[in-house]
Amino acid sequence: MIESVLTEINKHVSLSEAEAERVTQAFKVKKVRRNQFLVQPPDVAQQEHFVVKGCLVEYYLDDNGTQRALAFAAENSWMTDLQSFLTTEDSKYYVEALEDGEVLTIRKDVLDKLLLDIPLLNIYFRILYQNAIVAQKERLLNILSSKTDEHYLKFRQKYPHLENRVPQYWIASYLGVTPEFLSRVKSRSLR
Amino acid sequence: MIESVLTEINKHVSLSEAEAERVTQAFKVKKVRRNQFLVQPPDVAQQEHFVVKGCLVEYYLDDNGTQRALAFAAENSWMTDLQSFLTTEDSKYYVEALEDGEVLTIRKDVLDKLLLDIPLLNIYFRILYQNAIVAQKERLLNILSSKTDEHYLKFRQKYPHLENRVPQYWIASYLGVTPEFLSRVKSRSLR
DNA sequence: CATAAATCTTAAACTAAGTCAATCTCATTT
DNA sequence: AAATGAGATTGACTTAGTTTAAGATTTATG
Repeated sequence: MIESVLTEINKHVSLSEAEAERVTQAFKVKKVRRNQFLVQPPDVAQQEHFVVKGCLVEYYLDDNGTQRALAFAAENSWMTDLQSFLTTEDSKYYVEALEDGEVLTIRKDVLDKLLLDIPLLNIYFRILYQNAIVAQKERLLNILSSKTDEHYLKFRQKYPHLENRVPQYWIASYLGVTPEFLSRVKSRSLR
Repeated sequence: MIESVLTEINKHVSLSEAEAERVTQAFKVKKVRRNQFLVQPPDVAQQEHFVVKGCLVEYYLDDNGTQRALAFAAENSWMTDLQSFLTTEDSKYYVEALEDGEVLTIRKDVLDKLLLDIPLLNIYFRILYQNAIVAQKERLLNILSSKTDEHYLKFRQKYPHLENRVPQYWIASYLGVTPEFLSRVKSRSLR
């Protein structure tokens, strides 16, 4: 289980034995249960999470108190409220488990030390963040283009597994529409 | 002028004299004119651009051929079609100058070499990208929250300079509404 | 300076999406 | 098996935003 994060890192950079060992020790395993918060505003996000098993959602509450999904993270993805984690400001975004599962956690001070000791990790995270930026831009584009029907179908294509694992209303929230409207979109799109 | 990128980098990491010199040589100065393309699909984005003076917009054309702004970059910001630049895929996003100005450019092969030679730069770019992710998330949140009136006022607060430098229809595009609707929003918001 | 070109505003008719409330489905508990 | 309750669907109605088109105002150019 703890190796999965090494596998992920080694996709982009080649750590030595000693470095891999060092990384392994920096993480702690954490079991999470459905509906459990991993980050809960206004607490500061203490850890970055790497999902080994399960599925997380990042969201915020709008002025009406409605949950609005910003991102999902399934197996082998990272997630936290990055802003809070980096700056130790109060968090604004919830991170919540949608399924029972297991994550690896690392505290900021530990990660900072790791980044100092293992320069290769800066490369890994630079690449990780690069890819995140590209993905977020794609997401923004999809929302701006805002033909919900296409947007929904694109989402299905891109995350076929999530469609079945995540409640419909979370997907609606992620797409930026109401569950009712998504229901209509579905019924006319899927026939 | 070319020092401005060093100033920017030194906000986050401390380069030695030699490293600074090395960085300086890697960039080329480029004068740009209003309406000039810096990236034009489907050409591959050859360079990353650092704005010394002027203002750039990144946008794409939707199915109707309408321009939709993804981001602006004024002084001391970076901009390119990151996906294309990183992967050498065809670019999808235009980068266009909104004003006459001056940018520093760096080619991908040169940047890659620089990142190998100067490990500190990986830290700089990791931090740069971290901040970009945080900013993009904020932007996504604003679009999802979608009370255009507030969204517009927030934009004015955050980029008071841009309001006056950038045509209204680009701002409308950035906010995800038509220029006509923004005009209405303005007239009722600003009184 | 004059005229053209580009940008901004206003308004009416229309459409996509939201709201609210009732009903339906189906998994879980009793 | 009945009862519960969370989630999904459907229908009637409202609202935010688009479209189109016209006029107003600013900016660029011969």
